[in-house]
Amino acid sequence: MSTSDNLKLIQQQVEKIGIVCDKDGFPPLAGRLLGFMILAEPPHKTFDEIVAFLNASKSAVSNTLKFLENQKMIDYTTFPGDRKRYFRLSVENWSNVLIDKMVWLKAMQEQLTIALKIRTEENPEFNEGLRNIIELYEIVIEEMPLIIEKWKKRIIKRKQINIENE
Amino acid sequence: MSTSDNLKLIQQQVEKIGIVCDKDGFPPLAGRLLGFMILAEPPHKTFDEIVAFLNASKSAVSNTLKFLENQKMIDYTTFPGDRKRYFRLSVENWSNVLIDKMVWLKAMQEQLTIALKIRTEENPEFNEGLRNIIELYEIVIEEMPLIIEKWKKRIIKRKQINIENE
DNA sequence: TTTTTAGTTCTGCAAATAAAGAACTAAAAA
DNA sequence: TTTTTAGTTCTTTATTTGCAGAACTAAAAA
Repeated sequence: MSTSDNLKLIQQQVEKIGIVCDKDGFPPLAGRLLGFMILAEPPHKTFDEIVAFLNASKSAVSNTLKFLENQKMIDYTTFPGDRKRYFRLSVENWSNVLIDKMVWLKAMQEQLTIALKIRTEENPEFNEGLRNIIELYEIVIEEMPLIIEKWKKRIIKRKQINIENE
Repeated sequence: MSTSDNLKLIQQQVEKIGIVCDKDGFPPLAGRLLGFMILAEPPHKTFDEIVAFLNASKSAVSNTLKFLENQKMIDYTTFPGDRKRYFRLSVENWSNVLIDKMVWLKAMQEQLTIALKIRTEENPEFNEGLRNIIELYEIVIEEMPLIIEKWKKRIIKRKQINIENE
């Protein structure tokens, strides 16, 4: 496969990732920028490289980078004697993305709990249903950290196997 | 507590739920309409009642109802000899809301998997990190139905206890 | 048959969002 | 000290979204 064929493939995949992100309500450039970072080879890219690939303005890229940093999806490193930032996918801390969603879920759960307290006792079946919804949120909030722990343990295990096989 | 005090409390709580929903990217009216359905007493409300409470136009309410139906957050029942729709929170099927989010997660996981295949072998550590992210998504997609099952069992158990105590 | 009801869809406007390009800033290089 | 670099912030413009009100539709009631 030629280099230009591969570039086309990368561009297509960036667009596809962009579309999936759009469906989750990401701002338009954010999904494509995220896609670029997922496909980036090598994984860290400078501001200018991102601007060039996306064919977007510096301001749009600057704002979108900030957005993705807030989402904890990307971060950057710097090197001594080099003023450039090297952005990359927060590949080592991706679980933070999920944890942030749990923060929202917790906020929602709290407001639902207050709502339930405000309700009268006149519709006990509905109240019971609402209580169940709150409990579903609670279970998810409780279980997600366990799932993440499970995942982290698997990673460590696999890492050790990789080291042994070297 | 007087009826008007309670109305004020309800209105305040509807706004709070609206704000939490806004933060998740809901359209402006959607969060408040959802909030109203959460606090609605009795739980089913007609189109006109919703319009009156929200102080919004019929068109805005119509579109927002459709949006929340798509999200599987509300539904409606009708009664013979009554043309009105009685909307209410989909209190019995709330887990569908989470299941729909898993559909998105699955789509994302698939695109990440394709992305990983496109990548070269030149950055094995990053590839490993990306593989781990994909696995995290897989675990969540796998575990969420189990969490929902666990929750449903708890509900059934509690229901039986309630029946016994009657 | 005409009128009322219960919404939906269309039209136009207002507000919010997104992007480009210019102006700016702070650090490093010349 | 001036210039370049690496971005950020501000300004303007274009696009999108959200909403109100009017026009419309389909069923039921009169």
